[in-house]
Amino acid sequence: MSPEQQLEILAAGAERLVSHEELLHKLRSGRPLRVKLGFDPSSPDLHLGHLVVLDKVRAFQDLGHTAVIIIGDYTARIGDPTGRSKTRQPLDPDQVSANAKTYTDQVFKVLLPERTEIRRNGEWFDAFTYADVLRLNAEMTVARLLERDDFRKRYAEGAPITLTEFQYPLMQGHDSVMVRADVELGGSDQLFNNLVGRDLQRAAGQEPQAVMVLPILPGLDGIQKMSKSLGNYIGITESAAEIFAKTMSVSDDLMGQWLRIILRQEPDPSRHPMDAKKAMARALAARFHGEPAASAAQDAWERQFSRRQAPDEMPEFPLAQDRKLWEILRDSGLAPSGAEARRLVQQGAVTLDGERLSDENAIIRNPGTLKCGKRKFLRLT
RNA sequence: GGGCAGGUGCCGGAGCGGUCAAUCGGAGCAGACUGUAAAUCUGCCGGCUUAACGCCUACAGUGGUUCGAAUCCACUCCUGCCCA
Repeated sequence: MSPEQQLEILAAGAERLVSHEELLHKLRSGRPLRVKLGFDPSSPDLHLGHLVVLDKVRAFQDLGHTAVIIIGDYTARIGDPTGRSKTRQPLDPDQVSANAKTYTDQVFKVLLPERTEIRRNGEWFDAFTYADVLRLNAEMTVARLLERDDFRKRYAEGAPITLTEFQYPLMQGHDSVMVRADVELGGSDQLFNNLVGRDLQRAAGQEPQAVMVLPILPGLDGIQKMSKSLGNYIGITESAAEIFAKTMSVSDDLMGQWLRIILRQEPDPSRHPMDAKKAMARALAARFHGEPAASAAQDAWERQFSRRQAPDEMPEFPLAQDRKLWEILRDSGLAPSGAEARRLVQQGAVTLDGERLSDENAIIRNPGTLKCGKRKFLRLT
């Protein structure tokens, strides 16, 4: 395939590419390009948000190029003291390697193993000295770092920014130098960091990498980006039923964005939104579980929500003597605490075989199907 | 190093000696409506239990004043701004 044709395929769906000319130039060399993608092993499970960029890496692979996956294990061990993400704790080496393993297992659901190189940035940062850090820092200025949108905003708001955070762009950029990346991919929030890689490569006498950023996929809430820590995600290892059901609960507006970003389709305004959503949910479920499983997931969903029937499969809970309703809810996990269980009953969320239960202290003696809220079921045995 | 302003529940942000588990907004949960959509309305929204306005834990930390503190005092830690 001609370099021009390759470029057309590769640039499709990209939010930004720096630059078309440079990438074309690299493609014309005829050699397999080294396509870098970094990831943070503090949360290994992949979700639909990762898919956007992974699909693009795969597109490169399909054209014969090599994926270079960087696992930021060094970074993860240090932790991130960012004021606004205090949740990011340093991980111990065992956790990091366990996460990395999970990640690579999942990544090969999308990528071709024979054209993938997996690297840890600890390979080079473990041996870094303070002098090396200083040399790296000399390549960057504070003014440049403050160009980055979130730094600029936080600085203006008087929010804390640690010097450690300022190191991340440099570290990522150094990764590019070490693996001699030809292209770096990422979400659009990575644009700045990836561009730093170009500067560092240039300083190291390498040809700067091309940078391609892809749209960020909004999460289930439709507002924030899909991320595991926000809990607004659909994991690629989730069951077909879960993928289908979660997709169906997404707003119409968000559906349009997902269609464009993940499936690269334009929403069809003539179609009923629910049908369009079912088609999308089915496509996503089929992607990881195959068409038969996706079809079954749709049937189950329609039975449960359109016809409001109980699902075939649900957790079971053995009845013991003198079990009060609220205790069953708490102990089975349908409610996180006793207080919450009582609240749910008082608000009319709980039914047994279709009959609403209003007394949270009722003793339950007979088996049946307990339903709590819209989607939680329990078979009492 | 000096001066000033701050640190409150998932987030934002009130409270400034009792009636504060803490106003309000957002998020979340539940109910109604529905296409498990959106919008809207209603309720809930720390935990435990003999459910009782009972108990425990909570307003950065530690001590103190007080019958009583998120609220006052001291010290410590953390953040921002200004000066050096």
